[in-house]
Amino acid sequence: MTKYSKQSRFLVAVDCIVFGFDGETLKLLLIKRSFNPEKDKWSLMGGFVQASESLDQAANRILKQLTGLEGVYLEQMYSFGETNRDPIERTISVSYFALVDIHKYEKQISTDFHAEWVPLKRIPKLIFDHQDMVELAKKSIRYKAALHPILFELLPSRFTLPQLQTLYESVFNTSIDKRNFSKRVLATGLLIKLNDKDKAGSKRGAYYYQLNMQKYYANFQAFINIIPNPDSLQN
Amino acid sequence: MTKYSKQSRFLVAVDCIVFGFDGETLKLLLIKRSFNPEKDKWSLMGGFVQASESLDQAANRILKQLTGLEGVYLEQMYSFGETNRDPIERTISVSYFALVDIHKYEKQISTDFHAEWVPLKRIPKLIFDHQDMVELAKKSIRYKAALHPILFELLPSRFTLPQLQTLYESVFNTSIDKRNFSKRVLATGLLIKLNDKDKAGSKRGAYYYQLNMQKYYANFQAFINIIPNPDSLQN
DNA sequence: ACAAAAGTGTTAAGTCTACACCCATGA
DNA sequence: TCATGGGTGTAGACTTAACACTTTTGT
Repeated sequence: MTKYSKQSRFLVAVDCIVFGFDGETLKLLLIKRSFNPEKDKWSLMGGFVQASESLDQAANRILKQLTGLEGVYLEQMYSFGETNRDPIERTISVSYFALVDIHKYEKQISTDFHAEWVPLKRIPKLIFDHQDMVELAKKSIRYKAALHPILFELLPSRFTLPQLQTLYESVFNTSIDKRNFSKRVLATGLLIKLNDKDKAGSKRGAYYYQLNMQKYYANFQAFINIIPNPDSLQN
Repeated sequence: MTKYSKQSRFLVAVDCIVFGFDGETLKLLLIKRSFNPEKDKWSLMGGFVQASESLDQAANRILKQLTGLEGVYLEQMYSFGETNRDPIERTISVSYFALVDIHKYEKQISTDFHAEWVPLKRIPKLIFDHQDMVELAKKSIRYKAALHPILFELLPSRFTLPQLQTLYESVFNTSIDKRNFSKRVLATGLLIKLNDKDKAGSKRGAYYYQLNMQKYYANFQAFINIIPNPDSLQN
């Protein structure tokens, strides 16, 4: 058998949009690019796919190399292939979004790497078409989170209902009645109430919950209904 | 500025999963591959991305070249990048799914090209990882069609409610009460009732409807709710 | 006249939304 | 003791699901 000799070959990159939540604000993990072109400009986590690795492997490797993050929720999003998106040489980028517990990585990241958590509302100008990727990622996590319980990936293993509600409210940029919210969330059966409380946010303290991992994995593809009206997903 | 000289470059392909509906059965458009490797085996519509074209352009070009189809609904789905998915040389494939009105193309396709409509339930063994692509495509159109009115792309511009219902029933592999179905569908406001009837399916005849294109485009991203319980999307 | 598919309405069950007060505690 | 955030229940509105009979017309 022969090779496909007449065809063009291209650089293939992976770019990761990494979301984190600090209890108040949704943030993205950005880095100052360490190489040309666009050295020192803000950029998503990205890198080239190597000959020996699959796309998923590349995404995991890049995330680990640039941030130390490992074993986080990572999902392929979309492939960007405009011919001139990288001015140096045509590069096709396969984008991924990641959801991480910001607390696990906050210090590690900013000291070991030139990476920084930036509030979603204050994203600076990014290189290439990374802005488009961010926009699409915002839409994608809303879309997915409206139907599947992915947002738990952004929280520590023990969390309170007020924290969870704040998270949903920031992702969907809306406010939700707390009585209705807790009813809906608890009705999923995904949460286990613990006996101790988080006293950080208030005097009375809020009960900790943790995920029922059995149900979580079993129901991951099931539809949940936490957000009042999914019409808010329109744009 | 320099090139990214040390990086590997890869073949990038586009593969299209093309759905059609003949009024009874959902079908996929497959071709007998005309070149090696796997010449004469069944395959999705695919081809390599050229240096001068974006991914979307490549997908449209390939669809046109292999089938004559043009201007059809085409949406990027997922990128497949296992290192050994093509045994000859590593190729990263960006998959697209397409929805076409089968009647427009039925004859043209089978005479001009070595393409054939195959019922979704009787897909033969396909080359490479094309089986996986088909599985994912089935899931993807279900998922999307549960929320957005994409299935109209599979119908002629004039269609009847019984046709539409059969289509939904085949996509979701379920059966729906026709009274409830027509209420839901008409409640979207997307349909305009015409004055003449299709007498092909019955003696009495069924009224033709057409899409209100204004509303169709305006509501494309809006959520609709035609399928009784979206839990059927689970697997 | 009958077979075959099209068309149409109602009721009961379930779900969703809006809404307000008491509780626990640290300062 | 008071200020702050946490926790809980209900009633009305709305939506969904289940269900059966009449109409049309070609043969």
